Amino acid sequence: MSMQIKRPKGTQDVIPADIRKWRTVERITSEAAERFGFREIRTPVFEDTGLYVRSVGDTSDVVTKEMYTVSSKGDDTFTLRPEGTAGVVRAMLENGILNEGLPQKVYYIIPCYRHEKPQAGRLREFHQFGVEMFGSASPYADAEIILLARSVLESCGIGGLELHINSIGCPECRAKYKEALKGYFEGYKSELCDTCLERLDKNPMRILDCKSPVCKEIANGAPVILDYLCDDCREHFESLKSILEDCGVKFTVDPKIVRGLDYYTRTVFEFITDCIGAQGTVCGGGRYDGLVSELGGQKTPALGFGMGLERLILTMQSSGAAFAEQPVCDIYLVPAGEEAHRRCAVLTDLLRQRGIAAEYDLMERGVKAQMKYADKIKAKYACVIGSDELESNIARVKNMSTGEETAVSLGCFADEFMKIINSAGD
RNA sequence: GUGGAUAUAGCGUAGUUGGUUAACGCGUCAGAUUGUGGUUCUGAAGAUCGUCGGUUCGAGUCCGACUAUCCACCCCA
Repeated sequence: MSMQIKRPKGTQDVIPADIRKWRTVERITSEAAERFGFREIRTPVFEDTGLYVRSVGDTSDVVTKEMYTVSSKGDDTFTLRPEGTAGVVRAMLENGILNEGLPQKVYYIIPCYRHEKPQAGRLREFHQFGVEMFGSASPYADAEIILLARSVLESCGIGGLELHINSIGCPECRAKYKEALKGYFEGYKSELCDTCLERLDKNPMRILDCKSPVCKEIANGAPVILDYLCDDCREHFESLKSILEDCGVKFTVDPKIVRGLDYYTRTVFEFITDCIGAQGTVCGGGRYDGLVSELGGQKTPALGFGMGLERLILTMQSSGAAFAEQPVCDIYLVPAGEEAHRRCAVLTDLLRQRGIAAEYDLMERGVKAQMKYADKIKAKYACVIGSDELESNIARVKNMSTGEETAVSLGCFADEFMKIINSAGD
């Protein structure tokens, strides 16, 4: 016997027993998005590596150490998508969709791949529900996607998540802020942790959300981005906050949230839960006004969010959310004997052609065992067909929950069975 | 990449200070008078105790290495 091959680290099988959870979140997210006027878009699982380097940022962790990159024939290298935004922006440009009138609003449900060490709520293959909106610079657009995220979370029965928002400004005010920040942290060079020392040059903003107690303490006294925003950025942020308040959205302004994807500008936000472990960000997103032009399009304001479906499901489970039941078998045919078996094959097929979920024995089991099986799969009705029934051309359909039996002619089985279902009210 | 924990049948667990055929629950399968489920009862199948090596007369039980999984750091969804 050879060694069993196991699934790759950080991946999950969605087995039949779990599929309803996925169907539920897929339905809730797509319905909410469509209610908000977003249309679905599907893009390739792999893209030219350069797309991610240019969009996510060549110093970001995602690009520098988490991408699955393969070389194809020739010099091309492709990368399994680590996030959804870049591919969507590329597709919007490549298909000229931004010329069809603005705003353009799209959503997607996709697998993403990052080579990280797995832990609770963090996988190498994970799934995101994401939305992107193009063309609006208005704070109403920021509010709309936050409201969409909230709507999804509420529909999932987990409306109480904490919403943290921040503005990281435009490139102009962020540059000034970074200088101020650098100046501040230079004074604490001897105390910062090693990783933060590295960050000091490349991306000082990342020091703000360092978890090391010392860095945290130092960061508490650091200059705050909100004090460095230019007039436009500040006004944008103030407007967003008042729109959210008008809509009854509770939020916390958290100057420490800094997103790890380089393309963000102005508004950034996260929905956070504390009941699924350390990886509590269920939804994260923001504005990326510079990305479309960075990828070769006309300067177009844009924004969006990603929502981790595995984390969403974990959160729903921890809050005891109910998932819709799986479809059941309408009728299970129980053949007794070879000839009956052949007849059941035909009858089952006829029933199915009428849209009825019908099954019959495939295991060559006895009548009793078949009845047990019918019960196990929660068949609504069962019907034994043997030599007596074949001879009289009449079988008795049994309601499995009431035990009530109804005579049905084998000649027009599907018709008569449908009458039984209809009169039962379901 | 760095730490910590865990590793016994399909799943969940027990296994005492190392001592004969590794236990229990759930699940699966089969029976409880010949063609009718859910409850109950009986029985059966199913584990080279993660892998390799070491200590020992003897190891699921002790030691080491490896592997895998989980959790945390990092990062993010």
